[in-house]
Amino acid sequence: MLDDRKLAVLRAIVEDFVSTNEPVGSKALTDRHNLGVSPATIRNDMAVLEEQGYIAQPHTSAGRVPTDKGYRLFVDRLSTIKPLSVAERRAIETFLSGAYDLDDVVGRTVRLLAQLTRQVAVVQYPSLTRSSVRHVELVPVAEQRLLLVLITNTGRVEQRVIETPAGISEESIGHLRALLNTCLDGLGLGDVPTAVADLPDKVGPDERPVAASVLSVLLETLVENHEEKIVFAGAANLAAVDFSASLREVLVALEEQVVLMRLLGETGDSSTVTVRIGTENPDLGLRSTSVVAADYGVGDLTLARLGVLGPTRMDYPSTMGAVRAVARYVGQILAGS
Amino acid sequence: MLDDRKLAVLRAIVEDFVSTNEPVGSKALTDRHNLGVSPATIRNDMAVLEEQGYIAQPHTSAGRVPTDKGYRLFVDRLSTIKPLSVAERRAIETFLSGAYDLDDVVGRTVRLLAQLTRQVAVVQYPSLTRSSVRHVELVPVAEQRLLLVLITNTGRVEQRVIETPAGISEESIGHLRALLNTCLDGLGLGDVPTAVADLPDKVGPDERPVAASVLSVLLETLVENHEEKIVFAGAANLAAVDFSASLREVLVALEEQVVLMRLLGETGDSSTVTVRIGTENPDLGLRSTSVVAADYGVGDLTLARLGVLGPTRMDYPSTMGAVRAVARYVGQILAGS
DNA sequence: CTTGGCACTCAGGAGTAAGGAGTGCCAGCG
DNA sequence: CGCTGGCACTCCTTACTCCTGAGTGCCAAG
Repeated sequence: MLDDRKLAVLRAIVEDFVSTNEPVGSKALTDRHNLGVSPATIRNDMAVLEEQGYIAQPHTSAGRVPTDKGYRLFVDRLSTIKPLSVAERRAIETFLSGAYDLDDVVGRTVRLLAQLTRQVAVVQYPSLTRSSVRHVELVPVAEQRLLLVLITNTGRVEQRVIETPAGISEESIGHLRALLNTCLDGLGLGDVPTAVADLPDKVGPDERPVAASVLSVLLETLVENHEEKIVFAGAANLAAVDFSASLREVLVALEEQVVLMRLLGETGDSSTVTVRIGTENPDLGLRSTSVVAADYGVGDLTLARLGVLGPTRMDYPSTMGAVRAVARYVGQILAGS
Repeated sequence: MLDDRKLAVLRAIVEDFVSTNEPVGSKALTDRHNLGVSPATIRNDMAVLEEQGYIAQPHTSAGRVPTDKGYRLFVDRLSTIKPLSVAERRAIETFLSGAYDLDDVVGRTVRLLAQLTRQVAVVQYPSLTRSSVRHVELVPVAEQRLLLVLITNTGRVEQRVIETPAGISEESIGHLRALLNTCLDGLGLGDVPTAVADLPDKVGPDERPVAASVLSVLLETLVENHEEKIVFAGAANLAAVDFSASLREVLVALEEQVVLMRLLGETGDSSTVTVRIGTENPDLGLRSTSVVAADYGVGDLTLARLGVLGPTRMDYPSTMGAVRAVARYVGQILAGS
């Protein structure tokens, strides 16, 4: 129902409106894009596009403005993600590779993304809870089965069954338990991985396989036991755009962690950039903002999401390119460290 | 040169302007405050105040508005810090006492202060660097003197001389060194205090006094080895006030940690609330904002500062009351945990 | 299906006028 | 000497009008 030319017209309208922030009329279109037809023809096409809900006029006798539906079509079918320039890639790489731990990576990433897109950047990341180990218990429940119980200072109790490679003596278990408690007692959960790194070396050769299983289960428990944190940067970019009406609401949303979480959305098809446009957002205060987000992680493992938030009137191809690139680089950096 | 009535007039102007955000005229003043004189008299007083630079008119035939100098006089001599209501105090107490570690206290504090003052709250806090222990060395340098060397994974080297209570054998030193390295190796600096808490129990009775000295020096080194962090909240409150012109600049300032640090200023006379008004601020972009700040800490020890940032046209007595109260409660909470 | 022509709509800016808040100054009064 | 009422003056604010120009929808012709 929409022939090629109408799509071209829609694309042109989106591009022009994004760059000028003014309703675009039929004349301007034929001037700036050589569509090969006259303004009158364009007007007919625009009438159709408007009827279908892809564009709208702010008032009679003004040019047309894309609707959310129009942007959606543009993003889905009319645009291709714009890769970053070599210079930009290099800048990202050097900037991120200077970081020395997760917190630092996240901090740099969010600032980088904000600067790159000139919008508000949001980065979500997993963080180990701040509780610490109070006690670790190992209980044999069957010939080749141990129960690992982890008690934290907040009173939380996690239990896991461990399949041991072979039978194991009571003494070995006792020894292992003592060892674990000695080196973990009082430690923040975040430091457990480093603290147990050399533990297999401290046990006898017989106990080593068992120790390994115990540790892997322990570390797994920790990973599942984290909380999501979220940071943002670039709020100043909001003031630049003409956000006037909703600026306050956007700022409010940014300070509500929960809203922010929901905004980034669930992790989608991995390695794809997802876009939420205007009213597609769950939050009412953000009717006129769009969110471009992507997963990031190490290898196959998805850690969390990051993205940017800006006016629906944004340069989607570039923004998507930046988000995708940053997500990839963050993954690489995390993998490398 | 300024008699009591002129001061009263200035006070009334500040109060009215703060609450209405409109230039205040002589008529309005006599109506709302019973100064016992006629508008004409007030006009004479205002002419003097203006000549001295305490107030100004946006344009001829408008009311008067306090200048920075006027606010300064108001803060210094015309107002008293307004204590919080009992309900507010109780709210602060319960809200803060729910926190369970420094990060959490800081997070809650900044949100609390933002809500209480309806302005942007800023909290600075010391944070242990994220480096971890690579090696600890103990070297005897004299009969009753040891050198403690702490090497972090970032390559940083800290050395301290320790006065030992009594002579100590080579073996004891070796033992202590081994013990320290075993229990600290790879640990984040933030976790060192908990990890060494029970160390004195693990050494022989002879070595205990030495161990104690070593530990106290070690912990002291850590304290000096922190970095300052800073967080803010309540940016949405900026949108409420009519900040129009400078909003962008304020947001920019908020995202620059360095600017923010300088803004809070050096720790002043302890337990006092300090106020920076408009152009008294070091930052050019913040010509029309004021900062109300105070130190907080545990007991005599000043940890860092917190404060709020708002338009020069702010309710100083209430804001100062809130800042002072929150600073005190934070201190109490930190002392109690 | 495309195109040029044409009447129509309407936001935005410029110009004008009325209204009103507030001032400064002055002369008189206690 | 300070306070007061009166008065002329300033100038911001608001409302209203008019005009212009961009842009549209429709129509008839190619």
